[in-house]
Amino acid sequence: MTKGAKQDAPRRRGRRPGGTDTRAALLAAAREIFVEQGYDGATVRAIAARAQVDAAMVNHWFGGKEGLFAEAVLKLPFNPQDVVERVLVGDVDQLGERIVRTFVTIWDNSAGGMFTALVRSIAGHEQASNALRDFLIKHIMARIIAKVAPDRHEFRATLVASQLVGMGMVRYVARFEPLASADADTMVAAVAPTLQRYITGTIS
Amino acid sequence: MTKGAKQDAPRRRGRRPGGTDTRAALLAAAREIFVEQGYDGATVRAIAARAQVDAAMVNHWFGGKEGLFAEAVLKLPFNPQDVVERVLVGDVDQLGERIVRTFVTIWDNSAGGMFTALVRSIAGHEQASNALRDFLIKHIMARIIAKVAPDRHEFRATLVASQLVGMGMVRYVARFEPLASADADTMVAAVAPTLQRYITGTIS
DNA sequence: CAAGTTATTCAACACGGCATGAATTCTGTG
DNA sequence: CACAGAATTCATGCCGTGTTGAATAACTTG
Repeated sequence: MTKGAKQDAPRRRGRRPGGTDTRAALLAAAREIFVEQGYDGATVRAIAARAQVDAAMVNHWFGGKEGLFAEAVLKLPFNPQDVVERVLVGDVDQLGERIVRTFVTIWDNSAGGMFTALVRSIAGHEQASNALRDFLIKHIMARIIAKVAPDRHEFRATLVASQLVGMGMVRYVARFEPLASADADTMVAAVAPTLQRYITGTIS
Repeated sequence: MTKGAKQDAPRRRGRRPGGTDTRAALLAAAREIFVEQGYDGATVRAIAARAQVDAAMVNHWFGGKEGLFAEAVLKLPFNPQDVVERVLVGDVDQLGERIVRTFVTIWDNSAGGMFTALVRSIAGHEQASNALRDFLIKHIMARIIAKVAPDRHEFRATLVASQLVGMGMVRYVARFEPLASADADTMVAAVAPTLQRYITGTIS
């Protein structure tokens, strides 16, 4: 007890032996902590600690906190074009369904953190808000809606975005139950008709 | 140029003459800055500066930054019970319509800032997320839905909350156009049917 | 008008943030 | 195997944060 095990031995100085990938470790740790704390709340020290590495490595590998955020959060973990194409395949009447399922699936797995990190960083990081808009509106919704919606494309796109963002907020950021734990099928059944109407239905 | 006009003269020390309401000035400034920056981003010094007052007054009047936040942002600017009663008057088939109009109206006027401040503070302030949930779900939606929804009250409540939160995010926080500038009637026409379905419609 | 209370400012503190540069250890190439 | 370069840690610098206590000025009460 008094001296503790050798678990947190003061790390040796200088280059580490073996092919340790510090850069990747930092990226992983950064994603976790930016998700939990947002840009302002996350400290370089905390990220480095979780990666079991000195804080100075953030500067060495990414040029600073800013660069780490850009690389870990702002960079998309998948190609938007793929999502668009994948969603567009099939009957237009079931577009809402495919969109909900796609987003719930993607966000439930890897990319949900990116959404949370962006929202939690909106206050302190200028680009966060822009990144969210570019991602949802520009890269995804605009392309889908331009092909199938009858009119008022921009308004329809922001309507769809509003329901998607709301779903993300409630499900991943604020975690209101029981929606936060509802399975994909339940979410699709509930939300798909909304999106379908926003895209192809009458909105006035 | 060199010495500047007497505009930012070093304020005199000691109590100010006249019935100046420093407390109110701080509250007003705090609302502005918490809305713009969130809890973490807002600094006591910046708030005091906007109120044209020394930073120490925050401690004097509110016991600290925390107390100021509680008083300026967490305290509701209206009585939830009133909103519930006002919304419930009328045909159940137009509930969605009244809800959208009520929220857009309230938020477009005074309380939109509170929503933005809460969202921007979710990362750094524990209570922010709870406040949002208590406000939307507990105080508002639960009471409405318990009286008119056929089943699955909690799930329906969170669904409604998701669309309202999404609308707030897109309209007030992230400001996606053209939704951000759409007038109340347009929003009602677009969003009311969604809420109506979440409340009384079939969601599975 | 004297004394006490309240409001206000100023200066300073203690803390924690990010970034930097020197010192140290490993890897790779000839 | 020597040596250049890259990776890593440590110590430190500098800045901005919220909070505190003393000093000063105005108001309030007798």
